[in-house]
Amino acid sequence: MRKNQIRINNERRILAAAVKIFAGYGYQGATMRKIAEEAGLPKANLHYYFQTKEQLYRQVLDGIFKDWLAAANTFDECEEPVEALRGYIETKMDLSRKRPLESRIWAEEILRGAPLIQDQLEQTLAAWLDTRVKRITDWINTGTIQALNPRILMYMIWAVTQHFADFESQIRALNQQQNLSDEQFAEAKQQVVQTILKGIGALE
Amino acid sequence: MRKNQIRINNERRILAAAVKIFAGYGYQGATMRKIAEEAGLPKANLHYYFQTKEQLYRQVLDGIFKDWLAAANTFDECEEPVEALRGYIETKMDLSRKRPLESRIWAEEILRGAPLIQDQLEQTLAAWLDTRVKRITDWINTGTIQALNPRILMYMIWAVTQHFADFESQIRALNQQQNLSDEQFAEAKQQVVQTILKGIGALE
DNA sequence: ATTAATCTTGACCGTTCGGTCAGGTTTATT
DNA sequence: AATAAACCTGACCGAACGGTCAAGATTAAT
Repeated sequence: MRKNQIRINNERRILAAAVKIFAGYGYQGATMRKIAEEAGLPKANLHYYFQTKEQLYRQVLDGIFKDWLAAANTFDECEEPVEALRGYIETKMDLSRKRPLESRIWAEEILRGAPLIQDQLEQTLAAWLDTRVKRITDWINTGTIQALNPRILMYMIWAVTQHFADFESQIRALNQQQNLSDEQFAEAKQQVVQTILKGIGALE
Repeated sequence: MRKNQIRINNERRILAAAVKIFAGYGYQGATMRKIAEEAGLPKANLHYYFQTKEQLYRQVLDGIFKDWLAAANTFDECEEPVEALRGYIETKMDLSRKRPLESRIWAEEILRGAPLIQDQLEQTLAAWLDTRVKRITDWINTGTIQALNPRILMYMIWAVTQHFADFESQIRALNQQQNLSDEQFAEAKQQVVQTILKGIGALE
């Protein structure tokens, strides 16, 4: 058995439980007691691996941000706007579908004014956005897509792709109390891609 | 002075303070003490007008839902899709701009699974959506817009219009730490309308 | 086999939470 | 002027919170 195996294993269990509880109750509504129950460990044990609730929460946010950045790189895989944007939108929607809890934790953090991740937004995310704005500007200059504000386009894409995770309970209430089936979700993904690409003049 | 004037006045003060605090801290993070301070009243006085924190929160949600429904009726003011959707999107974006706190309270409630407003979603909102789906279907059948799933179109509109209020802190971090100016917001509104209308084949 | 390091945990602590209440003050009614 | 109704509030309550700690159990290193 590897060194630190106990630590690695328990940290993973606690983080997984924390994601569930933070997503379900929000940062303030989540309690160390609930997380401990979910993880199947005594509360004091959580404080052995993570000194404070805030530190545990920060590590959850870090993990989410890493996943987000990995998905974001899809944007660069294709030269042409149609394939680059289609790939990016689909990847982001798939991520929302596969990891709705993480999406909701992120959304709540932004909603509360991003008290803990402002630095990451102002630095890493701003830099990421700047380079993509340049690419979109090139597409506009070559006439591949119509003139528009690239930042607003990105905001629209983020809004729509994350909506299906963040507002899942609203969509469920409007869908006969059923979550979207895989088929319904595939249709939504397709329509989102189609509407945005056509909307910016990249199709037809 | 009208009868009940004191009650009317104080209830309004408390509700206004509650909106600020619930929006800034979330339901769990908000405390009756903070709301009382914001309202400039002793905490016990809040419990004289609103028995419990949950009742106060419910009244805040009710007010938000009423505003939302009023704005939603813009959808019916025009026959043609271009003007009906343009008016609806602009009204919703203006509401998000003017009342971002209310938008964030609503978003957080949905994020947490809509524990208190599920009934309203399943009944009032679902009924509202059904009739608008029918209108959009008519537009599709007459060829005024292209074939698509009307519900997904509405989800996209909701996502984008509310995003500018709900994710304000993220947008600010990406805009040199400045909130969008009136000019920038007007540009965003214009581009959102243009992209969606063109994206569904209602323009050109 | 012994020691050192790591891990585990029930019991406990000070603080803050939502909520209550008795008793006083102000306003409205007659 | 007297009475009733409505309003106000400091002091208080039990519960739950995040966090601590000492003492024991387990694992790793020698």
